[in-house]
Amino acid sequence: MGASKTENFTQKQNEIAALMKALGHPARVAIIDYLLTVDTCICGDIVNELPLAQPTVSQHLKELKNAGLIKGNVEGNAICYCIDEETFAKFQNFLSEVFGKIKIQKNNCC
Amino acid sequence: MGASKTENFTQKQNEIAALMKALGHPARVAIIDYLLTVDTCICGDIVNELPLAQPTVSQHLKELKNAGLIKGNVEGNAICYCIDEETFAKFQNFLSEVFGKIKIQKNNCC
DNA sequence: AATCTATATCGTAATATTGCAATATTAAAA
DNA sequence: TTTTAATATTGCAATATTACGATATAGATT
Repeated sequence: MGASKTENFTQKQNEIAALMKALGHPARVAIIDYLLTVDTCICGDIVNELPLAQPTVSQHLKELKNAGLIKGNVEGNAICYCIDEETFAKFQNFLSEVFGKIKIQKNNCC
Repeated sequence: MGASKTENFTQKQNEIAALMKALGHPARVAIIDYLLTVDTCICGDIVNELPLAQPTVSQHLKELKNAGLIKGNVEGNAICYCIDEETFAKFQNFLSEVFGKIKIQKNNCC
């Protein structure tokens, strides 16, 4: 079909999947990368940092925003993009649960 | 187009994106969840745990396997699926780098 | 007001993903 | 050796994603 059957999974599973999916494209990883390396918000500079056309970058930014991973506030005629630390914290919690379980499992496996 | 322009991003960005993408579907999150809760390998039991038809589950398992997140060894007429701890460790390293940077950035932002 | 700059939206083509029925495969069990 | 059980593969339909040119929008600058 092409559409995920989200209704049959837990909310948590869907939330994790949505965050992972949002980061499941190198351009979006690169955007997060860049926001982290500059160590502050970016106002009007992201398009030049990526090997993609402006509408494509805009689309990727929109997806990151929808997933809650970044925030964008209008700043004059540019837009200031930031990491949304709250969502990342949530993501990190999900992940530490998962990675925690892996350690416990160690050597219990074939 | 529909195809990602992977050649224009770093290997690391592509690797992270591939791992994220593999976990970017609730069914695949559920599979990993299940492998973790049973706390050992699963031999012939995964299909019944998911609200999806057998070929669909098989396909999702294949994707997790391609991403290196799980391993499958033939065990009689069933197949034993396990978490691939090595890949998860790599993934965890990538992520701790990212999350580490976020902490440093804190309060540097608009 | 006209222009520039940054970003978003629309429309659309190419490709990928999701899901499943039907069928194949493979090894154990009868 | 026929049957059963578990899993994979094929083929296909529905939908989603990716990318970008063209165009729109909105605020700053001249």
